[in-house]
Amino acid sequence: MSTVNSLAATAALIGDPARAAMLLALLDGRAHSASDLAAIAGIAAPTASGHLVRLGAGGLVEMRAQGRHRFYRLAGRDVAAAIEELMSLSGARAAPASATAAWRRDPDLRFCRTCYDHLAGQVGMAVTDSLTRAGHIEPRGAKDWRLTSSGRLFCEKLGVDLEGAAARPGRHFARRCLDWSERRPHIAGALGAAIADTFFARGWTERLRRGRTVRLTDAGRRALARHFDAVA
Amino acid sequence: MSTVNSLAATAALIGDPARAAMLLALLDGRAHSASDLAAIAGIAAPTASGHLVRLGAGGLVEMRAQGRHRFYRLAGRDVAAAIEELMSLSGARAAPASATAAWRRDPDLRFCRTCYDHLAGQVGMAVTDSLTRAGHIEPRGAKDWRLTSSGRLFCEKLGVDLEGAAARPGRHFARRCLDWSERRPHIAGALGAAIADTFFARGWTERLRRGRTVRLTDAGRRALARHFDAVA
DNA sequence: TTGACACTTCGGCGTAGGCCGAAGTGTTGG
DNA sequence: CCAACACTTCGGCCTACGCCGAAGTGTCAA
Repeated sequence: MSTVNSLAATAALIGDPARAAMLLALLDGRAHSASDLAAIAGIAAPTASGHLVRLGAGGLVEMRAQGRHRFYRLAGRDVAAAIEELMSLSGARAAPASATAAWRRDPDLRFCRTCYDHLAGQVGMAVTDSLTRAGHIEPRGAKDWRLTSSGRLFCEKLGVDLEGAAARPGRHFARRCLDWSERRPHIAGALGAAIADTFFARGWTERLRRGRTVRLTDAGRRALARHFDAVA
Repeated sequence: MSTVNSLAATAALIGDPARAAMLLALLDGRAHSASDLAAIAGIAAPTASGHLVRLGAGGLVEMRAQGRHRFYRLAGRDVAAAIEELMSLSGARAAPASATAAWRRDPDLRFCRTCYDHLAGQVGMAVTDSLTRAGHIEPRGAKDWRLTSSGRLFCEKLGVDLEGAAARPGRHFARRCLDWSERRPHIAGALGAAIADTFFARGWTERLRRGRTVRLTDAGRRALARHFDAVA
């Protein structure tokens, strides 16, 4: 392909409103799921899927499959740089759209939410980080955590139902789950669910009426400080 | 217009092969007539005219009427920078396997060319590398070079018009500009332009009649060896 | 004034590509 | 095992836009 054509092809990839909306969302540097990006762009899932395939073929985004989700993120810093350069041209000086703006769009959701049945967002990450720091869990293999003996003690003291979690047949015990807003793995699987159950049971978190957003109560804030050595 | 739409609109302007060909031709920083650009893009005059109107409306090119001719040129350095940035994306990214094949595509252009008003390609990189090696310039911040005191001496000995360059109001003095074929920053800004002027004034480089390919003369080859400790 | 020329506007043709619903694939949980 | 779910592929509709020929506008030179 000639220089001209490859330039035009790359620019054309950015030149569609739906794809541009996706790329702008990805400018925050995090990985987003395909359905997320579809919602952001305001298009149906099949359309989004097609766009994402083309963006991948053009080398603008990378995909990582995790369970039944597929997470997409920008392929590199240079992609972000090129997009920002284009934005500065387009006069839409308005928003450096990056991290801070995207963050502000939905602060609560990013702060604390459930991912299926376990905690995600900053609170989920704080818990995971704390467990890792204290040596209560360790990465094992590509997709799992290992609960150490100290971790077992810690969970029991906290009131987490380890027996119940271990007894669930066919369910992974402690899974690494990529957190789309934090871009690092948090704790999922039966253990992640049991920990989340404990948070709800002890009144540390409350589900809001709609959606996946979760509110951290004052007691939860104190519990994070006391048990997890984390502030939120 | 929203951020998304203006980004998409600008990118779409570059994303058409005919317009991309015109923009690439205009990267030499010179003004080209409409019929010239039509020939370069390989399209009929009416089609080219339509494209040029749209490029003008998008703020990518400026028009100057002169007699019955109309000359078009890039609207600014930022336009050139954005296009170069996009090229660095599209070049090596889509086809990592065929890097050398891509090199063979336009060997002369990759060897030496102008990027708006400064030298680019291997020769531009050789100059930049030499200045860096000798401690004449250093990176400063994210996008600039700093000319050291030894660099100031070196430029004066070479006959580069430093006062003139420093006096250009509102123009960055020494800018880092991503070289799309070398994929590293070379020297741009007023200093880059002044150095390029010196190369042309001393007969080290010659502009070819069309396009931005630049020929390195035999004197230029010797000058590179003598002053820049570089072979080409 | 007339003709040559550079360029633009207009009108109509043809296709690339964006869009969605329906159906298919792979993973998770019960 | 099956149901739910996230995602993709497929097929067909439809608009946007690139393209050109013809005709219109402005400039130059005799």
